[in-house]
Amino acid sequence: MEFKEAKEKFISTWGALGSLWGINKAMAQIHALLFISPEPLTMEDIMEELGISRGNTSMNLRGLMDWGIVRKVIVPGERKEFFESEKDVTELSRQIAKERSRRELQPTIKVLKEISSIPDDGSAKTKEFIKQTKAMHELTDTADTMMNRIVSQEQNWITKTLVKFLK
Amino acid sequence: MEFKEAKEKFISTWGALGSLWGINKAMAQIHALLFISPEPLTMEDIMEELGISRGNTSMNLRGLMDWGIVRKVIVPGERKEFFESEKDVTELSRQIAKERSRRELQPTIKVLKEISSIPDDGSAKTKEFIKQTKAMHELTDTADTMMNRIVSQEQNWITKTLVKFLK
DNA sequence: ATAAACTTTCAATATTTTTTGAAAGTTTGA
DNA sequence: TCAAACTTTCAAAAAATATTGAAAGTTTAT
Repeated sequence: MEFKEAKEKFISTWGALGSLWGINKAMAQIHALLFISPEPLTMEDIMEELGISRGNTSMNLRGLMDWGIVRKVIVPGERKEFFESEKDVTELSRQIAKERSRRELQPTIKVLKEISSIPDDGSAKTKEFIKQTKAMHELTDTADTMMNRIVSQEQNWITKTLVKFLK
Repeated sequence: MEFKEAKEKFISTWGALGSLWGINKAMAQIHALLFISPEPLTMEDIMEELGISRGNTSMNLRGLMDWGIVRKVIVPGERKEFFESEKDVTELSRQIAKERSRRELQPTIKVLKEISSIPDDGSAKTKEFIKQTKAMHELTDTADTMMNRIVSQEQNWITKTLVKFLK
């Protein structure tokens, strides 16, 4: 396999995997492109490489910046804006974990806490509902906490050891 | 808040969160319904509760069985088929983690390994490509391993301790 | 202040995904 | 063996989502 083929494979694989972390195809592909590019790219570059429209590129770059994993770069003497991806995979996962927690897990946890606190009227239905939603609340809360700890900056020795152990 | 409202909230929240683990709305809602139901339900029950068609119900129940989190139950003396969800949240996450790994992570890891092994022709582009895809391969591989260990059956004391610690 | 160079917005359009429902298929009991 | 009771399949329709492109907006240099 040579470069061009490998590059296309990376971009399409990453695009397809986008759903895994909740972003659309174009967004994931733009990210993939920036992630492997040795230097920042312009909107023009991205449009051309991926064959997508200006509007699409603009909107999805904004989306990536909202996720905190793509930045505008100012190149002195250049009128155009350049973009670059976060290149460090550790920082990348940290950022993604943080955002997913904020956008999806936290709101879900809040709802689960709320609905698992309805009064127990003694019926089988209610009893089961409370039991199951409580369990789900605990699970989600634990998962959220763990995920954030695992990727968190304040990785102390015990965590590091643990990560090594798990691996 | 009373039961009916809480139930609807659970079903719609779970449905919306479906994307988090890669399943569609109807599938997630059917699962939610079964998850809080004290006894197994028929297709008829599900159609009625969620207001969806017979075909849709049938296909999505099949999908949930493929995920290994819903089972057919045979009720003696009944012609209809009944369905029940896995009720234990630990077993539920185990199953989901296992399936996601198999369906999404493993194939991605394979592609990353393959494309990060292209020959280095010395160009900046190729060098960056190899460096970045290698890093991504390692990250994905570690994440996959950790995820599977965390939810794996063979949770020995160190893992348990660790989980407690992280929480 | 103007115009060139560039970016953003958003209504219209295209694409993808989900849902429906009726026909075909299967199982069970008499 | 038949027919009633039930489930599955799948082409067509509907709904949801993503994309386009041109007009409006912004910035910069002179």
